[in-house]
Amino acid sequence: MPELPEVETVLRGMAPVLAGQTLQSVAIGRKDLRRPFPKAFAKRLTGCKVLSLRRRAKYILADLSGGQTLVLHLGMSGRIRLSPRAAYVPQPHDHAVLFTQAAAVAFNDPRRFGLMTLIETDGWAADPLFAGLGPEPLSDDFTPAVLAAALAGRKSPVKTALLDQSAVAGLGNIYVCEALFRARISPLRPACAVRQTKVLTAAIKAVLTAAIAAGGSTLRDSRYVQADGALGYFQNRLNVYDREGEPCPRRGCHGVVQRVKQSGRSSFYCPACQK
DNA sequence: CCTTGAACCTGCGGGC
DNA sequence: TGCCCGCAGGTTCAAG
Repeated sequence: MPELPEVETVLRGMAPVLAGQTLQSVAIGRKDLRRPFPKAFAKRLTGCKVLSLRRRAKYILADLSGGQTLVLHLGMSGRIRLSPRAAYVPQPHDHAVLFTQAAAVAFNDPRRFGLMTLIETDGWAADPLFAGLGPEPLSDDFTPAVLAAALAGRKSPVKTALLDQSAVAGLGNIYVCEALFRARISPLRPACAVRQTKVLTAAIKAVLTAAIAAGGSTLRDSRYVQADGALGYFQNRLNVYDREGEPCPRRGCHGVVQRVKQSGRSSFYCPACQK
């Protein structure tokens, strides 16, 4: 689930449950995810107050009292399951559970490509996890000129370049495909040959904004907030992703959505209208 | 530097 | 029905 819009949705689900609360206990179910949990992880978290939560790229950061920041990455299959504390029932692949006075926040990740760690709040941006990241696509830092500079001199396909988090942070396989469709640019085109950076920048922002709005709508709808990182209702609005063989949804285009492999990942696009 | 491919894991759906 | 294969929303590391 987790590209930028899903991570943002999870963040918005978690924030009201955790912000301002003290971590009364923490249960760790194994010694590692993608990398080992920090030494004495549960102990270092217990008793800390969660000051605020924020997102950078696909990472969720929870700033804690005591000058530390809890960093969370959902990997491919990570989810956050919220429940009233007393109603928490352990599930397979619950690797870490944070308990506040009222709530349980469970990190569940079957494939274990996710990540949980602690860093110093001061200078967090210089941490190796964040140092190499490109601009936030929804911020004013992400402009056509910035995108042009990131694509310049890159011979690899634009699809691959956009997946590289150092160009723009937060895009994944789904939303790169969708943004390129919206911009009418073929994923196969060499990055350095893309001239429509203005259109592409706008497409990226529009796709992400719409997806966040759709994720948010599932939150608004539910009495019980499920910060599960599911695609929410936006999956119904995907134009090309996972739609191989279907007619191109663009009005007036009679193309058929194709799937191709690019550096090991599936790309979906319409050869008729994406040049 | 840039680029590609493999690796890390589990679960699911399709085809036989 | 059951088994095997390929595939999955991400990142990182090695090697060319």
